[in-house]
Amino acid sequence: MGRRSIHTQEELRELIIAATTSIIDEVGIDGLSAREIAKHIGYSPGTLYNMFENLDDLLLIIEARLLDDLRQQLLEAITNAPAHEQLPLLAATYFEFTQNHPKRWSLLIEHRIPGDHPVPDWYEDKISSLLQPFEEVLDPILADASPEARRRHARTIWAGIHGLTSLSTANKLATITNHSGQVLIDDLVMTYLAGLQSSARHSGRIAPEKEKR
Amino acid sequence: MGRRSIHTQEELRELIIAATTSIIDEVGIDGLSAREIAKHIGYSPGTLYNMFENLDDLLLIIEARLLDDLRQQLLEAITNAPAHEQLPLLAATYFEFTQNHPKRWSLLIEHRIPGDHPVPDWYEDKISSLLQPFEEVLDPILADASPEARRRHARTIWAGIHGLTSLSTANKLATITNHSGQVLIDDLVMTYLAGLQSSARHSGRIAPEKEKR
DNA sequence: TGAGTATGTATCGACCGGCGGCCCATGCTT
DNA sequence: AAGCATGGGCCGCCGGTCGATACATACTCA
Repeated sequence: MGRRSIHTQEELRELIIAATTSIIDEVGIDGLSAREIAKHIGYSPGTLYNMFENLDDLLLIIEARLLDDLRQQLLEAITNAPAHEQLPLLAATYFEFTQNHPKRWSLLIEHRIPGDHPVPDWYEDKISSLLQPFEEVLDPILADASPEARRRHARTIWAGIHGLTSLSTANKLATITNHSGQVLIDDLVMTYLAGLQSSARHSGRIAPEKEKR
Repeated sequence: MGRRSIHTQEELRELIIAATTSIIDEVGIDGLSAREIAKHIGYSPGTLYNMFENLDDLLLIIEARLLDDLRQQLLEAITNAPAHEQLPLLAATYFEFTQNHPKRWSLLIEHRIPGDHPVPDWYEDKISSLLQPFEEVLDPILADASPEARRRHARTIWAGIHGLTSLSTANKLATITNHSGQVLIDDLVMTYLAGLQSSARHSGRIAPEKEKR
């Protein structure tokens, strides 16, 4: 068969990404295969490998877009919100987002690249940039803490929220949290915040070093 | 081929479980296949299916044993420990355990049963029983809180710790926390505890209902 | 009691459909 | 005419199935 030129490379690429995303959203990653994607878009399996190195590469791109979307929604959620509500808003938005795309979120959690190390840098950058909203929101609360402490607290609360949302979408562990994910998220955020403020109060300010333990 | 009777059914079962566990620990779940297991124990692939319904069934059993081991270590960690150190000890033990068995822990997180629901009850019970040490340890701190609040706080802190450890073993998200998992765990536990105590202090006791938000 | 036979079953391994990934002859488009 | 996007067959795997096999055992009978 020869060239079709019905779609440009870029169109074809987007077609593949869209088809793959919809398959994942509908039947989950177990129903996904190169043949299935190809069938959806009316091309042959081989064509996929002209556009993407392999399926992992394709999935990584889908995950990256999901991360972009999430980051966007996090940023939108806190614009024009009162400072003291921003962290709970972030948490709620994070949780809601994962609940809205459970299969794709599970993909993000469960998809592992074969071989042990080679997650591309741009992917890690996207993960890191999820932290940014949390750092921004914590900044006023931790105004006098050391930069290192601020980074640490942002990571902690982010990871905690992330953990709760992951447990909630992974149906294997869900009995623990399924009915009450949002409640637990609130609990985590509020109690952690209270802890931060309590530390600040006790030491006059948050001590730049070793303010805990 | 006929019966060998070199191993009893029970021995064979344990042989399979041991071989599978060692394959996972060494090369991870990607290197695992029925043929590979069979080769390790000197039997044919078909034999596996006399002992286990399928690979998922086998993996679930391995996960269950991992959960049992973890629970055991958690309980040991807090016996004879001063009350105020118990929660940090639990957290540290949890984290250390997952770091000691990273591939098997990843299996636990990432392994999904095909089809959406059918995680067996005994499996969910094992998950639930992980919560028990956390509830025990929180009890003295939350002596005057409602049972519902105590359950909630235990779940929250457990899920947070779980989330942090999972992020740390999943190499895809690791850049965030890899160098400092233990530090973040400490931060989470200490700050959350401070938050709980602060709530208790402010309201005289922890309010039985709606003590937050 | 011991040899010979019948029975049951543990085990094997070929087989099935499907997978990811590869590759290059084909034939359309320019 | 020529270059290249594309199709689709191919390879070596996979998980899982199942009928054939051959061994351990139970039984029979001398």
